[in-house]
Amino acid sequence: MAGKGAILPREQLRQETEQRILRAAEPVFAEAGYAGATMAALAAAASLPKANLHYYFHTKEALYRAVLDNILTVWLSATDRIVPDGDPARAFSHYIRTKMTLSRLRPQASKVFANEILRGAPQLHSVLGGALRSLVAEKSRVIEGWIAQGLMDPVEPRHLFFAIWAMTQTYADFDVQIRAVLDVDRLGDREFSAGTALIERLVLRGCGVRPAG
Amino acid sequence: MAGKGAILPREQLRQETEQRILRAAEPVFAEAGYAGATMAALAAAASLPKANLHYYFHTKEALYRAVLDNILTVWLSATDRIVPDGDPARAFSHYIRTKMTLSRLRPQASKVFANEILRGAPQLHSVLGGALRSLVAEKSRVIEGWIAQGLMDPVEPRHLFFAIWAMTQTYADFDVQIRAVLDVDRLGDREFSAGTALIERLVLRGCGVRPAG
DNA sequence: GTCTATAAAGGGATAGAC
DNA sequence: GTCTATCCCTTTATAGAC
Repeated sequence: MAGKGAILPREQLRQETEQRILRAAEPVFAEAGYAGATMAALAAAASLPKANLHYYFHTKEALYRAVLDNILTVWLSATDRIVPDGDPARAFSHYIRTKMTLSRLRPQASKVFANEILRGAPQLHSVLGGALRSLVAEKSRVIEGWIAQGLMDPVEPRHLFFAIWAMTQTYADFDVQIRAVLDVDRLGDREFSAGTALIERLVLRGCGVRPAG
Repeated sequence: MAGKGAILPREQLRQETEQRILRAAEPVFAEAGYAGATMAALAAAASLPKANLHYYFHTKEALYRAVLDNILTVWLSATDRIVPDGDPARAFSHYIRTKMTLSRLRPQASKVFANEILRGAPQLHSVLGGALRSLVAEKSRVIEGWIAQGLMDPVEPRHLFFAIWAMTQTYADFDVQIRAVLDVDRLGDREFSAGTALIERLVLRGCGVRPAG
């Protein structure tokens, strides 16, 4: 395509086009699911002929995998502040806010992930039983440390993660339902503030989290 | 089909076959989503030739609608105990347990529902903005009454519903993820007890629910 | 009501010119 | 690297015998 501005090395052009396809594919997979997303729709979203998608990603499954991998990196890094010497109240608060921000800024990414898990995680099975399980195990030990120090009530850390994931991601995955019940066209500041406040309250008071001494 | 036992009136036979198809269709739609579920797979699940499905439900969409309607009835009736003169602690406790039991006994139903909402609720849009919104509005007034009576802390009732729905349904919708993290083959008594206990704790302590005087 | 065979449309993937 | 035309398989839906 002429008039693109600076002349790019082939490799860089390839990566740019790949990224453009991946960004365009996310909402398509999010709204239609894997089976419902057609190569024609994916191509239209990226403003390319179908054949070009097959040139960059040999199969539909390969393209889908690439979209998922793109999302996973962001998803797994959200627990950063849950560390042994941290303050539990601040750590949970930060984690909940980070997850809510992700739901707000990248709802399509959350939906793609939700679709994958709903189908039984055919592509992510090994990640769930590998990297994710390890990450949760590590963070659970941190929480158990806080419990042992009397900084919070005794709770099952892993089920606490399930609860936090569910409560925060529902604002992305089930946004249609939330909008319908609240009778608003889109979820804005007001809705996300109210949701975040409630989730923080449930977690902090529910677990009896006390500020670190 | 001969040897079916008692001779049934035509109408009754029709309803029996319809019910058999609906029951068989639920897990297929749950595991594959709407687009991924093929009439061939749905027919095989009901042990019928494809053509018979079209005889009972003219189109795939009509069959899907029937499956959804079947589920909705059960789903909407779960808030029964949230009534003005009830005890908040018992009411929330009962609601959470009912929802967890649904997740345990009818995980496929929950997944079909989740898939529908994820796609933007093309079939259920009017239900969400109609019956569901009304139900939640009514139950929210009950909760606001409890707050006014000082039976619990002030919280946004509708966001509380979103949180409870999310936390309980995740044990059905995202079971693969939960099983992977917990490293178990299936979710049994142990897992559902731990999950229920945590959710009850988060809601009851999180909202400062006090037993009615 | 049940079933086999088939029509009609849509979907993933490729060939081959540019 | 890009694009048009096309192959071939799958899918929904129907026709018509039993």
